[in-house]
Amino acid sequence: MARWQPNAAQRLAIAAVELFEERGYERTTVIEIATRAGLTKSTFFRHFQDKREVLFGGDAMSGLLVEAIAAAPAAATPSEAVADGLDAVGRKAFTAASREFSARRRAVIAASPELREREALKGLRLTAAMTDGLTRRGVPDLTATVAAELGALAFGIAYERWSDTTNDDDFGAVVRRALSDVRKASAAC
Amino acid sequence: MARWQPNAAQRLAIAAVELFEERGYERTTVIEIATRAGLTKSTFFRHFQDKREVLFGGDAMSGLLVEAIAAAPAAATPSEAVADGLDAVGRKAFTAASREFSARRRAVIAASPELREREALKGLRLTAAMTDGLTRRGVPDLTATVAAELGALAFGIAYERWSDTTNDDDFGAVVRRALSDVRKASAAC
DNA sequence: GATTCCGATGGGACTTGGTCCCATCACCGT
DNA sequence: ACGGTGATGGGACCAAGTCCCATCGGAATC
Repeated sequence: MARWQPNAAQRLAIAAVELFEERGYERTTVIEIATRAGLTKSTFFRHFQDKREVLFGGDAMSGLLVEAIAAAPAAATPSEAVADGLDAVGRKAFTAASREFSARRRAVIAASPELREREALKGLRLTAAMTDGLTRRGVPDLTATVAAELGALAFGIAYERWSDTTNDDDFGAVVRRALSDVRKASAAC
Repeated sequence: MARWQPNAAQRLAIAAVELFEERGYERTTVIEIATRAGLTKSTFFRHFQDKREVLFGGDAMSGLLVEAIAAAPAAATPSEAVADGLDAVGRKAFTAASREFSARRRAVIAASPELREREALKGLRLTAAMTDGLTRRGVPDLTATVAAELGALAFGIAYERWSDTTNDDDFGAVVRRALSDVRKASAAC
């Protein structure tokens, strides 16, 4: 059969997005996803912890984010370090080639409460990673937490803007603009 | 049997916390929770949408929060309106009598990834409600979003501080202090 | 070229969360 | 005594997720 074809995880993710678009998340079965990818339920759960996780690439971003923030120039403010970190993540994960898939993925997530819940958890992980990176720079705890929270907000805004447009801005440029907008708004509270 | 005893939902919640403390969330079955409360699985799911929800009181807070923020004095800044809203929520939901249960609940949630995920979703709901309330005051979208995000952060900090201490500060006082701390930290980003 | 080893896959049994439908019970008013 | 109403019990059923073992393909080895 289709055994031993490469990129099983990616094939499963694509099949999942297609099926979620067609029938919705809840009306789609793991077995159906696996079948469309030429695989079985067993193999699905070998690649993903659960049904939701097929749309979330694990937590590979967290480590990169921590390192990039910790490694930002010593003179950088917390916000600048966060921007550097998100930029680094963008270079690794949000390339021009993945833009269209990102938009479809976002629409599918928005349509399912269960997937939004998982996305909220990923947001917490992202915030925790940024807080961690900032703390390693010697930033006081509460300041780090707030900077990370604003960074996560900017990231969400940037991801939305970036995946929904077709101009040539790369993710780094978009996220820096979003972070700047967020900081201006925070001064107006 | 135990049919027709009052407060079925509360009995289920108490039984759930006890069992989660004893065996952990994952090693506890819905049937076990229902049995300890003198009820059955059917009744459990009649009171709660799913197993996680037994520790989260629905979304009663959201409506109250929106109204309280929208109804804050016209001269209030976004942050002040958020403080008023959270204060109102505290008066309704976080009384001295519920403090000890809140601390136990918090510990149980912290120990379970699945419960933390649900808590993250509740945080989103909280943020959305605050954003909604602020928007009704005519606050610009992005400013409202940022103020709500900082408010949610302050709420989390306040809930932690409030449920872990035994002094006589009510939730309103704690949350106003937390919000003030958060705003100071945001100026240092 | 046959053998051996290994990682990825298939498949089925099993538990639990969650849904659905209907029977049953207690209380309340008439 | 009677029937109505709302909450409960109970069982069938489906899908998510776990577990274990058989199986297959490819690559290294002889």
